[in-house]
Amino acid sequence: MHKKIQHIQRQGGTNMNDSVRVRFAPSPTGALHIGGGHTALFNWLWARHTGGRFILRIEDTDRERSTKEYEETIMSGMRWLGLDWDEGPDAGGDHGPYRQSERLHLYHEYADRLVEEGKAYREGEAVIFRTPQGVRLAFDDMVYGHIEMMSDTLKDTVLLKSDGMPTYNYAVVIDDHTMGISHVIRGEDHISNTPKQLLVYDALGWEYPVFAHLPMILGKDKKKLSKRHGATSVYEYRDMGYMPDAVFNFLALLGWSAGENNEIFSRDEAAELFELTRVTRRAAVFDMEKLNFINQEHLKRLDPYTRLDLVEPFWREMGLPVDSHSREYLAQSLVVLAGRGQTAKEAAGYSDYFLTFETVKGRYDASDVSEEHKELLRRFYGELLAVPEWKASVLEDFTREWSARESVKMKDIAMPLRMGITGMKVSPGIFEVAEHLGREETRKRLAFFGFVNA
RNA sequence: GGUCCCAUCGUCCAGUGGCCUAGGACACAGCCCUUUCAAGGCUGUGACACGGGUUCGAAUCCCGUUGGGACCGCCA
Repeated sequence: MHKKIQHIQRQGGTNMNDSVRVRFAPSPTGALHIGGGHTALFNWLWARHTGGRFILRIEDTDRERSTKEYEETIMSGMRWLGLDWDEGPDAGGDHGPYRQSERLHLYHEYADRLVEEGKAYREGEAVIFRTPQGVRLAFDDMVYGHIEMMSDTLKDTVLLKSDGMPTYNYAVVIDDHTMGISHVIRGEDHISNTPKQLLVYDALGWEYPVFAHLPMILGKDKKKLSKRHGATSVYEYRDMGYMPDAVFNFLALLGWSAGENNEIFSRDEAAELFELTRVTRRAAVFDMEKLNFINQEHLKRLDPYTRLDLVEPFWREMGLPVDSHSREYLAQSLVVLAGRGQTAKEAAGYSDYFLTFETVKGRYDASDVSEEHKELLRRFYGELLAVPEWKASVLEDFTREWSARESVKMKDIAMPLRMGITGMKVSPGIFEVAEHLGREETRKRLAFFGFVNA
């Protein structure tokens, strides 16, 4: 049943084909969801891989729920993900208009024709398609292979609603055909709609486009992704500190693979390697842990200043004094932080002590250090703060020598240093942190806790 | 209920009849480094849903069972 037809496979090869035209056709009734982003992404990949065109079409025929604001939100969501389109409501193109509400004349024109030919009838204000019985409806899906069914279980379907608007299964056919769409790439939930659309293509005497359905994205409970599963709009991921490149990368991995040892890649790399015929058929579970990992990997690969651009908003959100430090200092803070933190937000939370001493005081009070221990610390830190060169390697060497000479455990003098300057029991190498903070700031912080003589 | 689709580690993928005592990644566990891990290095646990065929040989092909899912709107 899943055999892919040979000629389809050839069509799906790597040959550049500028006649490839694909579209993403969201209805502006909500923000861009993960599922929609996934579909848009695969269309984009196919267009970019083949050198074809990616078209954005707004399916705003639901007068009740469609809004211009949602249309804007969807477009900016796509821009955030880096999915640029070649034709669309804002971009123009010679197959417009790109909003269904502006293409009503087409739907009426063809509906009239179907009524005249007796293939549809009017009932009230609506136009209804007369479904022929005993017709074998078949198509070769580039992902799912050959699919067919008899028309007998299908009922007559509404083409034009009483309000004059077309229904989905009708408008999609008119638009895909008149816009010259070569490949219809959409979610698997549309497989059972396809035969109904085939009927319309047949009635109008039109060729079918190539169909390619994509596996669904499920929540952790293996149910269709919905609000119950937490964040579903792509914007929520941005606000949580995820990188668009990472969300893109993660989404591309749901139903496709670029090879066994190639899981972290850029948009361009994905576009180059993408193959529609290699898309998986099985529904995929959205795994936040994997997204976190992929995001962290992309974060690590960024140069410090770009990473700073991502982290900075979160520092501000936390109320930290970003503007009282230089860009160089802030970027270097992230270098010291190394790859720690899976999201920009997490990285921001891990590094607040570079920007202020206030948060440190808020979470540490040195009550875990005995007076006797403080005596020792005062003796040691006094010498440490006097090393000739304030450099991590020098500080570390000095500390090691001192601890060996005085028979003190490194832990006993390094941990209080960590707690005193970061307020955290986990941090990057503490001598690196001290170096970056600077001698005077380090002295100030240690003095606050009574670890050095003021 | 009808129609259609799906079925490899917990999760995402590789695998298209012999290179498979099934490979990679995430997660998990353990070990190492060590001043800490949230950074880095290493190792490990872990799956072909089940039953029949076809074949010298099946995770791969066929049939059935079971289990999931989608669609059956004047929503898209």
